[in-house]
Amino acid sequence: MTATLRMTHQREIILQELSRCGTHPTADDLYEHVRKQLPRISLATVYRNLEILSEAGLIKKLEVSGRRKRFDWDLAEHNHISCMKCQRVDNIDTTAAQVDTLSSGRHKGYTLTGLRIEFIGLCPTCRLHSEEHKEKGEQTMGCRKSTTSTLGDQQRQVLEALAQTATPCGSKDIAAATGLESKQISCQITALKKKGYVESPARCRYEITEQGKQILSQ
Amino acid sequence: MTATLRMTHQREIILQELSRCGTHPTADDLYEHVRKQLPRISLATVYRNLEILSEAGLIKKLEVSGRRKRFDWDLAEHNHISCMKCQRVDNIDTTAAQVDTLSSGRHKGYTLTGLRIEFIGLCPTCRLHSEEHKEKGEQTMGCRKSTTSTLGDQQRQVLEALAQTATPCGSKDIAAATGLESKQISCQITALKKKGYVESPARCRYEITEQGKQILSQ
DNA sequence: ATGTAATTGATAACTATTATCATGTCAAGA
DNA sequence: TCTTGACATGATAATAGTTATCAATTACAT
Ligand SMILES: [Mn+2]
Ligand SMILES: [Mn+2]
Ligand SMILES: [Zn+2]
Ligand SMILES: [Zn+2]
Repeated sequence: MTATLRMTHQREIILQELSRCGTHPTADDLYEHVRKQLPRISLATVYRNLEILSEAGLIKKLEVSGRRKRFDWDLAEHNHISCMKCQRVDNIDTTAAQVDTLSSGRHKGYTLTGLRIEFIGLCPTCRLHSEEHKEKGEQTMGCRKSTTSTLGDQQRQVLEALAQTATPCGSKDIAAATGLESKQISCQITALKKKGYVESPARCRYEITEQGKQILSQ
Repeated sequence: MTATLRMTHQREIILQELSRCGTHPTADDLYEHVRKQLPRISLATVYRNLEILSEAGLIKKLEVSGRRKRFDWDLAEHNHISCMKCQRVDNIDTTAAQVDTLSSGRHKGYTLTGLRIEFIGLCPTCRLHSEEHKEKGEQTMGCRKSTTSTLGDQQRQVLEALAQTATPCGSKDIAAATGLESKQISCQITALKKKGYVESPARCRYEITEQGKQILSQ
């Protein structure tokens, strides 16, 4: 534990660059900028100081999702939005009222010390750039799916197909009925069996259970 | 890109263990459980399958803050709370209404595709365990500080001390006035100078600026 | 101006994750 | 049931991001 923090030239430049850039750079981003002024600085020094400075409360360390740490010059309390494509991070305003609505719930006996709200999206730049990549129908991102159910999209499709036919059918039939490219079907069925929504009366034959019909009708 | 997913024994056990454990394990956690049933399984297989299964929509990959990926058997849309001490992750319920309040704001031109709400706290177990560690006054965690201001806590203290005295003072005086253990003070002062709230009329002497007084009175 | 504890740069080490590849296995059709 | 080739596995190397180590240097209170 160090007793006194010294304001070294390196620290000064790091702070300067962080305040200048206006973004939420990673240690590496910052290193690239800082070394223009201090060509002999070590990446370790940048990491070390970002850590120390954030512990001292001079800057803030963001624990946004993703593998890399990011840092913020702005000490005010705020939340962030990040681009799922280019990873850039921007500030968002969340009103006290919004935060209060959230904080008022039950929280499994936890003592709350913080709340992180993080929007995911496509930044304007990336949106334009990706007009050509429209084939990727679905992007599994974050915790949110467009449909609401405890079944996955494909699971629901498979189950619906099974509900249609009276007689137990094979995975090829299901592929035809669902239009799912024969891919993953056996996998989905295994999951559905595990959940008790599907049974296999004979090898490679499947049918929906009562429980399965029930979940479909929700 | 693979055409058919096969339900291998390894996959089956991985799914089984994930559904059983009821937590939000990391690949490594899961590996430890799975290898009790499949002692020869490779960690790479666990990683590989968690990735594949989540892409197939059989399980969900959580991109909660922190460096390690976690996985969730529950496909329903929900958010999480995690313990700042032991890192365990639990589910929380957030109502549609709460989520809507958040989503209705401006978002810097981003196209929204997801929203992550993450509470941070101390789980009941860790709370009990840490009755003895009360010296660490402050835990810089997440994005939230208890005080609201664009100044850090210590910065405000230093600035307040400077506002008190008419004559420029040295860092030792400030240490005495604030009770801050002489630590970090020069660092805080440098930051305050950079922000324009403090000036140095002479070497090692500091005084508050007009701008500094202004920010204090907010 | 001086002594010394804090800091630096270079680099090794570490953690989490992904890629590679030779070998093994599953499942659909004959 | 047997065959066959795409798919999956285990072992291990490689990678990305970050942290630790340590001898040499430097800031700063006095
Ligand atoms: Mn920010
Ligand atoms: Mn969950
Ligand atoms: Zn973008
Ligand atoms: Zn805990």
